[in-house]
Amino acid sequence: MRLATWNVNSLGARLPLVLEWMAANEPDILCLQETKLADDAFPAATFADLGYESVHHGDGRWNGVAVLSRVGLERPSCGMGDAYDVHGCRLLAATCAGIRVHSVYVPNGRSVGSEHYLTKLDWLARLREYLAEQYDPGDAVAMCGDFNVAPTDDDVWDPAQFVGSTHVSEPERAALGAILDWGLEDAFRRFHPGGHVFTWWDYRAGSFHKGQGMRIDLVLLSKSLSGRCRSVEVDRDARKKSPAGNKPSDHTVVVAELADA
DNA sequence: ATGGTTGCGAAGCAA
Repeated sequence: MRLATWNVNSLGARLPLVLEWMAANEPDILCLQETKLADDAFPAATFADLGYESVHHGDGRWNGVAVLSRVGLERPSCGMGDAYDVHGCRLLAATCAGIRVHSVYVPNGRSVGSEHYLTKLDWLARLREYLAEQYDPGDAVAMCGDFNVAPTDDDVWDPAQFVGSTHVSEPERAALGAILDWGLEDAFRRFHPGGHVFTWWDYRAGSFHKGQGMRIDLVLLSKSLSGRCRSVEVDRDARKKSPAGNKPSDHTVVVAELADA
């Protein structure tokens, strides 16, 4: 079972690359973020032709999340069931092969102390509540997406460059930690304890080729799933211009392999 | 060198 997550920075712009990647990598479940599409523009029929059921939650301009699955897709659910969803289309859940899969797009926060930063902290706190309301830690829960938080200093290329910035602040890391403390594991970490593997690089200043990135795209697994997890890898190649010439997102794909239940 | 790039949408904002 191959479970992948990718912030595509506009599915409208990225669809050729997404299709190219899917054909080469055959994910069973694929979570997308930042589709920037309205629901009626989401190319569900294109994915259906490839054997994927899909569900999308988007407003057409910003944000937008999707779940694609070729192993079943049941009980789709948008948002957190309350007013927090009006902050954007940032959470979408579906049950795929017995796994409650979530595509997550945490607010960016812009700058520490800003109104947007406080909204980000609130959103993360609400996500912690949502987990406790909806699930038991013994359930098979996967939270996949762009968390816009680098869990540790080993997840940024140079901590000195991030002093005072978002994505690394103590309150953001504490809010993510509270989500993990509910009963989720940052599955990547167990396989790559040394860190310095990144999922996002700024488009500007040659950041990708200089290795100047952050790991902010995460696969969080509850205990029953982390026990089945055999690998988590970052597909760095998907951050390059593709063989077919398609331009990349500023994020790349994270792929987890799960053994059968 | 206080820069740089992309997407959306048609100027400037968000990331």
